[in-house]
Amino acid sequence: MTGQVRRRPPGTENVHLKTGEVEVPAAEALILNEARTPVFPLDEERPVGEELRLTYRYLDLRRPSMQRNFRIRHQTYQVVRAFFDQHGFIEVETPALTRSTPEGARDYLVPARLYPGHFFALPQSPQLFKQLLMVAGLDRYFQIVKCFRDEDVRADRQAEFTQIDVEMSFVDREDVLVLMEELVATIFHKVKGVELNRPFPRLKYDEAVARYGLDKPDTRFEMFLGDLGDLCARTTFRPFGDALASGGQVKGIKVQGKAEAFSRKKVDDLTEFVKGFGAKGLTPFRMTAEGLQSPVAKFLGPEALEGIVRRFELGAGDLLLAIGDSRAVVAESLGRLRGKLGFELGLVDETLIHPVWVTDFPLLEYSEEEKRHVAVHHPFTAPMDEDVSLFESAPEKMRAKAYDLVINGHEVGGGSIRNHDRETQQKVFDALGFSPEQARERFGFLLEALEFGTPPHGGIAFGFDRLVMLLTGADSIREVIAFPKTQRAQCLMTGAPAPVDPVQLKELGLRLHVS
RNA sequence: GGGGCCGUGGUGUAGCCCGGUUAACACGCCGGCCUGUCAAGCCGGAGAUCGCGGGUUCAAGUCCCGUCGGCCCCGCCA
Repeated sequence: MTGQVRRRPPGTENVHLKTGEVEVPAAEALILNEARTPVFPLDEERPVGEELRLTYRYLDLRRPSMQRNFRIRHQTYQVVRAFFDQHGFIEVETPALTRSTPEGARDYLVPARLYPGHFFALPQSPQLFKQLLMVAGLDRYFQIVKCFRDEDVRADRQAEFTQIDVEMSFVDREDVLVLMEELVATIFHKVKGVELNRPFPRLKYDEAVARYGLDKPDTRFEMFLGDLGDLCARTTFRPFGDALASGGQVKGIKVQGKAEAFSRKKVDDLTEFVKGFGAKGLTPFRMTAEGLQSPVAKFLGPEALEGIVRRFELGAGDLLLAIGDSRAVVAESLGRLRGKLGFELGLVDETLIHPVWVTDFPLLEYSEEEKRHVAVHHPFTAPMDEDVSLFESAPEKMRAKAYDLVINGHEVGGGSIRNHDRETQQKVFDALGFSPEQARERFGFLLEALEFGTPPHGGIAFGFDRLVMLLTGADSIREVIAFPKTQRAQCLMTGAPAPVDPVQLKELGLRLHVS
């Protein structure tokens, strides 16, 4: 359209339109293309089913909130790249077609035409490549990179997702945390105009689990788990007694002022909730004018009850919800309960951004399924120096030089200082139950590289989509990914994945056995 | 692999729990009026057989079973 912009005549202005005070009389108008009526409204007035949105994603993306999300995503890319550039990092691309690694998530595989029966894997992360870049002397590396994990999807997880991947040489944990804190603060400042309190608080893994029940606590509200195991030491209440006798715990959380409001029914509902995380029950203690009341009061005795009142500083009307079980179940179920109650009771101020570093993770944990130790972070993570002596005696007690950045209960980033000497790396592989042959077969190139004067190094990777999710306030990662997949990892728009032509299979030397 | 919620005109919902005449409402769409239109108003209209399959019943959108799909969660995610 061409024409002269002019003021609308008095009385014809439209206050509903941003441009309602002016108009352009058309001197010339040309239709470039015609448009069908959109299959759903694009003006934000109304929610639209996600299935439809994903099928017509190109229309969905026209909507103002989507346009806004992708502007924010774009700004975030720019801020990240500028930050790393200014701090002497260089961006290096690593292969998308690489080797399948035995540890970790399920790989997406790509058949290799020239080597029938052999496969590439899409990277779960550029972990090994970035370490090798440190060996290569590219001391400060970063990359905004796609990663692929063939695991089931969640609201904050997609089969393919984007990481800000970082690695640095000649650093210790402190160097990484301080600089990455600056990165995150810069992102929130420049993209969202939010000043984050620094330094970010730090929590050791053990503390996080003890106080919040989870290793990714939402620290926006105060509500902590407390231990009442010692107070129940002589209880005849079997669930508590059995838990303690077998090395478990009895812990609880105080729910302020809810002794009355949380009815029997409500507690039953919460019990069902914690059962989902392995707890067998949930025991309420209600603080009334007549003292602490509980179905299990008679199994505890007045002394224990008094101890509980004091320990949890229970005032009239307060409720305490307790669970006795294995340490893992107690932590997980109370931690999840804490999160649920925080939201339901309106304790969470959703405008807050509360980052926290979680450090001192265990290096290894025993996998019942695999009957061996597996890496909590990944097999290249360095143990704490003072724990190295535990390799033979108590490997599960070793702590790692690993750290996570948690924001509002989301694990936004994670990293570690790596093993830069071959001996320690070999010991980790040993502890993981790899035979020397297996280690050489799978990671020979890494072990060999470590023989060429590898500098101490470490790094971190941030979930870019999760960060943008926080920056936009979206409640699903799909809102900040242009063409996301469904929960069943399909693309409703293109119909991927789809069968391929038999000719293609033949070229690849593949035959299907679909059941 | 498992648990839960949802699936009704183009869109979003109501109806389903307590089966029963032409499946309701809003927006959108089409036509007309209004000739300063727009995110205004008035009048009229088209459009769903209720995801799919089976069952129960005289009768099912409504009950039961199965199945497909979307979402949330557990498992899984070094």
